Amino acid sequence: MSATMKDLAKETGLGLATISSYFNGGNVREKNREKIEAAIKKLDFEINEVARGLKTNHTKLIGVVIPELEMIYCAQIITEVEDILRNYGYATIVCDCRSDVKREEEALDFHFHRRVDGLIIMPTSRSGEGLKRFIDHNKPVVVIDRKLPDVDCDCVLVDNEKAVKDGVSRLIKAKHQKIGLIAGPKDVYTSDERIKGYRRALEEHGLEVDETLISRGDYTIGGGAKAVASLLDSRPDMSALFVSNYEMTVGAMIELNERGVRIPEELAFIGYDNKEFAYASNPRLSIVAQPTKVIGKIVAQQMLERLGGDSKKPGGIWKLEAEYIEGKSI
Amino acid sequence: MSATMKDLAKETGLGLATISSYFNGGNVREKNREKIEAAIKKLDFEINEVARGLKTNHTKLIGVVIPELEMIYCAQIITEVEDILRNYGYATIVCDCRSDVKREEEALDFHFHRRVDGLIIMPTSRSGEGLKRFIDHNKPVVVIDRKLPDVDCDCVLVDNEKAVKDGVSRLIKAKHQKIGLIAGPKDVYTSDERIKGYRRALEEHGLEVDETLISRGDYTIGGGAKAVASLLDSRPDMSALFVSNYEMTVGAMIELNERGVRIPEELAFIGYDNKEFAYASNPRLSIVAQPTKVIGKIVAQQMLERLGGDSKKPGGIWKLEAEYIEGKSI
DNA sequence: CTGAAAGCGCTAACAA
DNA sequence: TTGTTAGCGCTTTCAG
Repeated sequence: MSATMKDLAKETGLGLATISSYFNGGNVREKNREKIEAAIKKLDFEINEVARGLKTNHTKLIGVVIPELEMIYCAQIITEVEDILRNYGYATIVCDCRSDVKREEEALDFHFHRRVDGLIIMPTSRSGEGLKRFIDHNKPVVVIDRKLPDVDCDCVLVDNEKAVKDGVSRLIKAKHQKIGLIAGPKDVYTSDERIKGYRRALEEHGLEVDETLISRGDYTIGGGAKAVASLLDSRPDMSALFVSNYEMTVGAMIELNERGVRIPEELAFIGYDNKEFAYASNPRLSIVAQPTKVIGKIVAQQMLERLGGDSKKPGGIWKLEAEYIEGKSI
Repeated sequence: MSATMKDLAKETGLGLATISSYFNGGNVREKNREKIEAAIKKLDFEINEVARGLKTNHTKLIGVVIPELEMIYCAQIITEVEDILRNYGYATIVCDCRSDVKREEEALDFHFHRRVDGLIIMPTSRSGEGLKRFIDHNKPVVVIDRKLPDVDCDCVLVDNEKAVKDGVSRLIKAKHQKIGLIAGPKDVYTSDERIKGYRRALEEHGLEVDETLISRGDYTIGGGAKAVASLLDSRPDMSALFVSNYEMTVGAMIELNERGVRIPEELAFIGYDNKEFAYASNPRLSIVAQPTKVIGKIVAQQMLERLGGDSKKPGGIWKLEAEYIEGKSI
């Protein structure tokens, strides 16, 4: 099949080590360098990363574990991460654990067996137990969207609380008092944080939190539509609505359109994520958009930095600001 | 670090080969089997796939190349494929080439260097040139959504033409004559096929194709919205609309809602893909839904079968039927 | 059924 | 600078 370094050595008349050092940035005489390059072309040589990996104990593989690839937020981050890592020769193995803790464990097992060089995870489980072995084996771990207790690794977060607080504050400043919240599922970190932000905004403006204005969805389109429906039914006096993730924002828009609720005349609206959707909506939606590209970039860079050697300094925390994008829905 | 087979041999007092054959389904005396298992537990042994790969020339890696991970159609297929392959010990490396031919080539290079055991691709390029080397090296290739000339590999397709033809026929049977089509971009295989289906339906029912009723989008939400807008403006007499991919369906719904076009009273509507969205819409959308799960399943199974040895029989073609899901939009 | 030994393609001392 | 050599952890003959 493919040519090996041995073949290159034979072809050039050089020693094996010279060839190897050519590929590893060592010093090789100009003349020999040329010879080697000619031989590479001639034999169509390509370095065998598997063999190299056996020797160096590196796989150039990065494991990624996410709750749902079908959630655009995940997909966007992955796309960015994969792109960057690939430019540095790392391959990204993505496991979708479907928001299931057991599947998540299996995914971690899988990656561990595979001996990935590093792990990137958007955790479903609340505990960081499964990550310890990676860290114990000195493999960098980068966590997205959650701070895990007792795990010393890099975390890249969005300031969910502030994002929602700011959004809701805008509604308040626009004279809204009865502001509904489509919240996410229980026991999900981002969901909890966002609810905190909602409460915070009201409190800071001296308004009382009315629990009946909070309706929970499950971060899906259908769930969002239902949550909105029930809120519209139970609280027809609501004058503004904040929806706390993208999929539910789509669901909410569908439900509102169906009922013919006019935005912003009858209901002010702030959605979440996905500029493209917001722009395409009519009226253009005001949204809180998480910086997925930046998240992806930081995650990838941090991973690369750790892989490059900085593996022993304590984990850092990046807390990014969400962006508020003004539309015409308030 | 991790224990090796050598360690197991030492621990159990058996030979290296016995250990190896234990892991490879060979015959091992029951007593020794137990001993080995105890040792595995004790030493926390895990087989090193890298070393194994060097020897067997298998990486247990499958390369995947897709145009856009953010397109839900891709994400759904990948999710399914990844899940199945993982159950068989294969890791999936996904490269998003952003519908760019050059990036696609790079992705193929990347996978080839990585020595993936097989390749799954939803091609952007029209040519199958880049796939040949995989096939030459006896690595199975499965192509999704397109038949590539001169490449002998398995193809999993959806009958796009029929899908659209059937959908449009339903509109015709519901007495619509002026049926708009939101088509996809030029030079994209699926897009062309779907347009063919549209023409076919009209022809078969003795209707003339009016080119001004066809508007092109670019398979994105925004593009879909724009295409619909221009069609509504130029052909206010249009009584039904067929949208030929998911993202554009979302865009179309947004535009229609904005304009207050009532479905189905003023405009009958058939969208594409994504049941969840169709259900969540109001009125519930009639859609043509591609069987992403089935596609994923067949792709994965076919890949596994080839990897399992059937690598030399000529490539097969699977042409799947899209499903028509009746809503209340006609 | 089990053990000894060779070697997959590469890296990394160590010598020269 | 370059060549020699010894493995990385595993599979796989080939004997026993």
